[in-house]
Amino acid sequence: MATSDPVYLRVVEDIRRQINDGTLPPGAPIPSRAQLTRKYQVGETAARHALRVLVTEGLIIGRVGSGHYVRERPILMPLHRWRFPEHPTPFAADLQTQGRRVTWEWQIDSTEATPEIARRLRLPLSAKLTRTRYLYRGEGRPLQLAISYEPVEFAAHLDEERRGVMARMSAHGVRITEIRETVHTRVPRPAEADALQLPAGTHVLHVERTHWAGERPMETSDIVLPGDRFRVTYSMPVG
Amino acid sequence: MATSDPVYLRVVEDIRRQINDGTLPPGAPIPSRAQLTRKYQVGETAARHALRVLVTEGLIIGRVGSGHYVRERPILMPLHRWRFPEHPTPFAADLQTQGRRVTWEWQIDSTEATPEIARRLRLPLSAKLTRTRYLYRGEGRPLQLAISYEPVEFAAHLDEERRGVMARMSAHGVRITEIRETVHTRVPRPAEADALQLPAGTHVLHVERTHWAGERPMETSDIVLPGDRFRVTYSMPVG
DNA sequence: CGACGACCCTTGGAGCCCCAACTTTGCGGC
DNA sequence: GCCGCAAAGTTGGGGCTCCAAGGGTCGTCG
Repeated sequence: MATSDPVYLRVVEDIRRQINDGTLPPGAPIPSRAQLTRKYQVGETAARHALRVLVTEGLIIGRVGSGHYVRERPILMPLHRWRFPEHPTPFAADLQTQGRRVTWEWQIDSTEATPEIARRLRLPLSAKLTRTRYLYRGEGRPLQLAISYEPVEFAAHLDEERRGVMARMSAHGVRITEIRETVHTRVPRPAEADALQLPAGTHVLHVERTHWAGERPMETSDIVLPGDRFRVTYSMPVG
Repeated sequence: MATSDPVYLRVVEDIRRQINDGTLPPGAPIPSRAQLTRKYQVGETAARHALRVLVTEGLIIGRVGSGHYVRERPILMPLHRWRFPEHPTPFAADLQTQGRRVTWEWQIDSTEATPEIARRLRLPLSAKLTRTRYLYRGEGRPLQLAISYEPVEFAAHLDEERRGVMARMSAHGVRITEIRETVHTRVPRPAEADALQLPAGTHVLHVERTHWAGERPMETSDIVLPGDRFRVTYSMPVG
């Protein structure tokens, strides 16, 4: 409102308003740098800066040679947890119940515990682990990355039919009694931005999930989701 | 690695590496624009752009007239949920158990249901609601915003001693049986960035919490936390 | 009628410059 | 020894320009 604040903000706020109130629907082109300078009577630097801010906010996307366009408002897919604790891929399972086809790839290898993973699994640094990397896709687009770590001795049945963590562990006489998850948000690492095809400026949701058997952590995984497309939902019965 | 990618990225990656491996500890000054142009043999535009990217990523902070500094790596405060379902302010409660003093302010007023809130509470748009706005502070700094909505008839005891949602409802014969929470991340709204004193480029965690009595939603709240400082933790016993 | 190339426009990288507002520092005077 | 002020350095807003790479369009040629 104040006419004293930066001119590029005037442009940003005007375009943002138009996107929010639907004047500029998803897919609509944003005026080019040259058009903005004329329309708002600002220099090229200000026009360019305004566009960059909007890209960073995830509201618009720039295509070289073509223009800037209002980004598709992603349907925030609810990822119901807790109702599928026995399923190895609750996210995928739930997405399928919503009529979406979800496919996944995974790679299994062996590794040693990093400081962070050792802390989470309460194991020494030299501990041998089986690492499984998952990439989930829906409608051709990557949806979610996950890396799971568990002691090698439990991963025996993994190749044959990908049974869930809990089923696999119970085959070894280990009963999972609790799942703990921590959700936070951060800037994607370059590899993640690449794998998930994230536009610049978007954040990811990072879910840290650990399966516990009593007081012993048995498996832990890092789940990375595009933060602007996903919600993680928890349901907790009371009393 | 490739010498063909933008020069500003070379600067970004070098500084990012130094921050990550501890060469530049929290609080350490980043070379100024003029120094960067000399050190990396780049133009002012590239140096400036590199700094802006690092600010956007939340790694450094710029102070006008002084310089850029490595941001304090915030201790990601774990916010354990589920263990305090009976407490109206589980976040605050948990922070106190970690030896932090947390204070809060709140304002109560009346409002009508917005489309979003009406949907969540399954009420008509004209429904009268009691809205309570909370601002939590710890060590002087704002920590968390929350806005709670509930039908006016349940808010009776709110003034006297701020009993929790569930206790207040049970005084009216309503038994809460389930809490559902949805976590996602987004860019803060201007008012939120202001209230939470968020630096540019940081995201917030948005927790949508609804208290249910059987199949009826009874109360819903929006909880907004600085995404780079907080984790939300869920613990789920497995049957 | 279809394919291909020329031309225009757009983004994104990069360079250089000016200026206001603010911080830090160091020097001179009391 | 201390205070205050001036000078130097720094960020952030803004302006202008050049250029490479790529998208779009239209007209021409085979």
